[in-house]
Amino acid sequence: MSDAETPTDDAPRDFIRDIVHADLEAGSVSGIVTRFPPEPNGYLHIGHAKSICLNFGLAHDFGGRCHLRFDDTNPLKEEMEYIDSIQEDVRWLGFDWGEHLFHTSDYFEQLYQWAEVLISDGKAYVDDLSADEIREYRGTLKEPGRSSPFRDRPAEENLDLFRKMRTGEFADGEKVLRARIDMASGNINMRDPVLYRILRGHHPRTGDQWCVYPTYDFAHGQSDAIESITHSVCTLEFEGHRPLYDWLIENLPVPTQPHQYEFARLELTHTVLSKRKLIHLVRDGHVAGWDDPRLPTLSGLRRRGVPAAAIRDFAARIGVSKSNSVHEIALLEHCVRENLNKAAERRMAVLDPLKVVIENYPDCETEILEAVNNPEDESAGTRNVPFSREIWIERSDFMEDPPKKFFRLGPGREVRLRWAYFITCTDVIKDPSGEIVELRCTYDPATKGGQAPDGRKVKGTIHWVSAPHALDAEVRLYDHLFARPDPGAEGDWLDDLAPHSLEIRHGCKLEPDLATFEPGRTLQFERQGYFVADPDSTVDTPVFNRTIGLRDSWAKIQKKAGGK
RNA sequence: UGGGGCGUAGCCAAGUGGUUAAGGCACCGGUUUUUGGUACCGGCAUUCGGAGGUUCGAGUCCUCCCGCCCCAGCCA
Repeated sequence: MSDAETPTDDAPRDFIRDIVHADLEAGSVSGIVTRFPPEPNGYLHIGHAKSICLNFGLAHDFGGRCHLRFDDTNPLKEEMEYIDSIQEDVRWLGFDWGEHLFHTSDYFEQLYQWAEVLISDGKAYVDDLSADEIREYRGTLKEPGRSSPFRDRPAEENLDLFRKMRTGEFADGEKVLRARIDMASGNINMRDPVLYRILRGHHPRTGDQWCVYPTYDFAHGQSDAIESITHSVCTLEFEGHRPLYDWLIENLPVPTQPHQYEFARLELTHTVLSKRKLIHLVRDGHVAGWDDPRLPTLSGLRRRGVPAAAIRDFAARIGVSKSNSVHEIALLEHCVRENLNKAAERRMAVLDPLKVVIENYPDCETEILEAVNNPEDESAGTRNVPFSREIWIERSDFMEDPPKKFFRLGPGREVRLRWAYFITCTDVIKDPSGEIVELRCTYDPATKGGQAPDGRKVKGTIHWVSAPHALDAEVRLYDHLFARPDPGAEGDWLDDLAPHSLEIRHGCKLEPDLATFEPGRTLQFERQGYFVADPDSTVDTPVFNRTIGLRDSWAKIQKKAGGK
């Protein structure tokens, strides 16, 4: 057994890996080959990421390979745009298919030939029944189906008809090719499933070369066999198709014998993962596009600032099983915070500015203070932060009549300005309407850097930005797309869209060096959360997206106090 | 009431008949802290959907029952 096959303590363990391990040990396969087979009819989302991590992870863990295969058997739904975005997303997630990029459409000729084999063997026939009639004849869940009057057509006639289907002698939907299996099967998928249909759509890769297209059932397993896939891993809803998958592999002269295994697809709270619903959100303008940072699409998560490594970690933690389960989005958020805590440099940003004038600080003077970039990573170094007489602080960091548990600024109270000085509030200035417009404070020159030589302690540390040096920015505060964990559980799912999933703040005050942050770079705004520079940024106004807020135990305390 | 699956804590999830039912998230306490962040420590299932049975011994085996999910596209 090679190292790659030896499970280690931190290697993920699940029933699929157990099967692979057993297969390798028993010698039923000599190496493993998996595949990720998306249909290019939409953008990839975090549910696909689970499958990608599983398939590529399996290949990696057991020293095999994983193919990227576009399952492009339906020209009516598939587009080049999706083929491109899918490759970009898989790469971004951190996986590499090397030379192994395939398309089911690469196999159309072979698949067609195998269909003829089935016909010659009397195991498939051309049916003239309409779609509606086929449905009627199929029976129901509790009643067996009935045979089509065309079921016993001689092989020669079927072959002739099928060839004519290919050469375009029939209209769309006029005829189909069906497997001849068992119309009385308890498994409806075995009641003579359709193998080929006539479709005159322009295929993104084969153009107008074909007018007959294989169905998923006829294409998938055979494509697996062509590519020597050993473990064809798919989601639970295909479980009932496995007997058909096996039947086709057994009845066709395919080069290898792949096997299908099924696992539960990912479900997440506070969002939707169905392609239909995601398309609806995009097309109806509920979000700004496929890469809207509120969407669970990989492009949306990327723009939101979620690191690929956090998604991989999430996939590893949720495991792989066969029970339908809904994961709390809090676990994903935990993975994001854990990753970013180590990786993101810190900066100060004031999102809801309140002016503070430090009365005993010399006018027109600017000091350069040193701030640590990341206390979790010494190699991130330090930076210079300008300090002056007028600064901005967060409005929520001041209370005129604070409760005793409030550690921030209040009249007569002293706090530490992060990396700067202790200041004490001496006066509160209000406008005629009574709104606080400015604070007057004094600072203690001896506390430079944030330490008092006399050893006196201060309960709170707040962030700030020097007013004359501040950079004005737009900050987009994102929250869960859906207010309830299970959108649509009661009533229309669209009614559960959270009313404030995006709050845009203008005139936020940032440390000056943030002007040059390239889009996609993540950072932490101290005491607030993780943010990422958005591609909408311009030279004049940088734009930052909130990826996720920091844990906020003060908010929890307040909530508890208020809830009494 | 055809066929196929699944039921272990609030949410996931190990467990493959033999000491006190892993682990993570969430939650609740506490320690540390120049982020009310992080880190660290502690707490959190006398019981595995239910009832019987087999066994010296059952979450694991058997029987029955209950609940949930998937399948009646010429979608994948």
